[in-house]
Amino acid sequence: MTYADIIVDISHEKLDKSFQYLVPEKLKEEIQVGMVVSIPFGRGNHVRKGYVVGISGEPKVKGIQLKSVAGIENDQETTESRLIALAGWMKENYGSTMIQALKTVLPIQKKMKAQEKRWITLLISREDGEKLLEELSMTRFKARIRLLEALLQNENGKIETAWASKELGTTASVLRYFEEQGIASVESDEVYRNAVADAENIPHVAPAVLSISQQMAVNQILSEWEHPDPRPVLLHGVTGSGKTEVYMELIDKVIKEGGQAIVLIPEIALTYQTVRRFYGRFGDKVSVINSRLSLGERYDQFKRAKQGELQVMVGPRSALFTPFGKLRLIIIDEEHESSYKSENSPRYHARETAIHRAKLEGARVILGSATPSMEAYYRAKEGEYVLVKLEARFEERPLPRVSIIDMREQLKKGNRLALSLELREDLSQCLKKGEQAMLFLNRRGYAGFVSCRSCGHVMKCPHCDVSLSEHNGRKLICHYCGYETVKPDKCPVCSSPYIGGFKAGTQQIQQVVEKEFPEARVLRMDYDTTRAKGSYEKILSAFSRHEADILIGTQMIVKGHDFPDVTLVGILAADLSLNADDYRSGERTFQLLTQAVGRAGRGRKEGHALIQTYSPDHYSIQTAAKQDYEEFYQEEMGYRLLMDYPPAAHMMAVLGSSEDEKLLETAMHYLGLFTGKIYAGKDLHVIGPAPASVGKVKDVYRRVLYLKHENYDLLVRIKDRLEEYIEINSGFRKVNIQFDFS
DNA sequence: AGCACGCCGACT
DNA sequence: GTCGGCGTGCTC
Repeated sequence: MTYADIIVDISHEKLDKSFQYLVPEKLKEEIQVGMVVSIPFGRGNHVRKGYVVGISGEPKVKGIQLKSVAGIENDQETTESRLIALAGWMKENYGSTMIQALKTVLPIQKKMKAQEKRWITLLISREDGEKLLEELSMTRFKARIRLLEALLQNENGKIETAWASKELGTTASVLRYFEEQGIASVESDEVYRNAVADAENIPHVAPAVLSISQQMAVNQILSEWEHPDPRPVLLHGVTGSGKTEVYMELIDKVIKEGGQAIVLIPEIALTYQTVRRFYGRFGDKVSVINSRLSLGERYDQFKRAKQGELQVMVGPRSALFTPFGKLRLIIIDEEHESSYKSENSPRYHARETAIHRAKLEGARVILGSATPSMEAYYRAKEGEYVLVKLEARFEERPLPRVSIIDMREQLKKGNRLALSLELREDLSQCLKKGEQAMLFLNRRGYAGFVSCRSCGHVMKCPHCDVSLSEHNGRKLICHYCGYETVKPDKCPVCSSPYIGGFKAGTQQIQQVVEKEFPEARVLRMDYDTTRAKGSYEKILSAFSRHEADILIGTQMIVKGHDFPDVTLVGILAADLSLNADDYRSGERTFQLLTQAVGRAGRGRKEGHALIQTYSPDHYSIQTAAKQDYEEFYQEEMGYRLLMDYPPAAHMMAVLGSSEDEKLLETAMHYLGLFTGKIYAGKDLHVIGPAPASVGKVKDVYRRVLYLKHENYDLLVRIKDRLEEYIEINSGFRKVNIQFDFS
């Protein structure tokens, strides 16, 4: 007998498991994983759509009369079915439900038309409207009168079409009349616009002549592609080395072969510029998806892709699931960016998932970065990926001069401000010359570490070698293993009383700068000032037009835009990211500092960067100042090997959350115990459970258990066992458990 | 999501 | 005594 595991529909989360059906004799040969089938379901045996996620010869449930598959909805192996197979892989490897995996992979199309709101907007002035209403009131056109009255009564002169047709009986002919006469317009939601913004104004750009190093990189990649099973390529190119040109050359090749390409970019921040470049080169073969598109638009882009209208899709993480039929290339730009890791279940990483999708569909993968992630560089060194270097900087511009400022000295000099004396001096020079400066405050991952302002000592966990985080001002806690200690009132190394939390915000910096340089024009860019739509672009373009002299901001300012007049970059608190309570803090710091330093001197004038820190000897800071990736990698890898952190080993986080703190605590405790029962080998490190970095969000408590082992598959097997354990134990009913692999 | 079962209030 | 409210739980 043949049995099929089937997921019923995917729009309802509650049907969050697969159901087994009998496969009738006549469908036995035909049925495959990934197919869409029709099945009778529920008491009424309503026929519904289902996705085949597995086929087996054994019934998995006893004592239940199985129903039979009614028929196959689409029979050929389609783009959709390959994506469903990818979802199956994601479910297995990242630990999520099949529904969640399918939902991330397949565009949901349900009732798209109904969800799209359309608005009727009054175009004429209110007086003209009143006049027209008077004229109309003499006529027999009652529906037009009702609509016009409603529009005039509404203070914005704007009503929804759905409401109008229901309440006023407005018909299409009435709307047509209003549009023809120019009385009102009918438009979809304000978010609705062309996927490629401003497309008609993007001029066509002929392919640039590649530099020698670019051409060499292209050749190296093409020679790897000669192999029957090409490996992923890691393109390591310094900022400004022209990686995009290399991408475009390769995409061009792929398009000419009749293939399709996906280009992943980190976040919306860069989308506009990048899309313009791709659109300029390849025209309307290119489309984009991003979070600003409406659901309907997003679906439209995917539909166009599926129909073969598009050749290139540019977008963030989710663009990876573009339903291309002849996918031949996936490019992941700025591969090291954390936005490639999903925060929701399945917590997949775009890099690994892209490589798997490429394997399923016969495509190649290119990972590009100026500061590759430890994982990618490690795999390249191991020969799993091909390492291609792109050395030369565009027009041979020199790297900026970098100084490291030891902030411990500032205290001795009597300076307690967040700006060092050196930085203030350089700022005033810079302003005098009429050049621009950027001040960068790195708050990423900041969770409140405690350090000594006199000697720079940072309180760290003795077991995990990550920074301890301050809790309620009294105790220090490790977010990996749960180690706790009392917050000291003097430095354990130098006995200085100046030990405490690190306090610095963009607003305070702005106040200091404005007080110090009253004549300078200052712009601030952080979460607060960019909340409004479009403000992000507005601030950056104002700064690039030199409408301000100093730009103060968080990590947002180190990306995107080129500012040719910027000659000074000040990194105010390199330590904020360096001492984050995370084993990746050194890597993040190196990446951010390298990027920030690279902002200085992008134009003709020489650039200068200042890094303020309490840990001037730390390798992340030293190597970033030298812009020496290789040296950084060696140092960081030493730490990862010593502590068994990825990529030296694999790590699985078991994330638990619940509104009931006590229940969560016991549940996580038992998970830890059970893990020991599943695998007793000494080589498995079980750490915690400890309160999560963000211990409590909206009254939901969070705890984490970490497992470290060299073998990834072993962790996946442990995950499967834990899932079973959670499923049978009623104690977990009010506890949410997620898995996170790294 | 559907659909049935089920346990309380106002009706012929 | 019955009709029907929608709360809860199951669907291979």
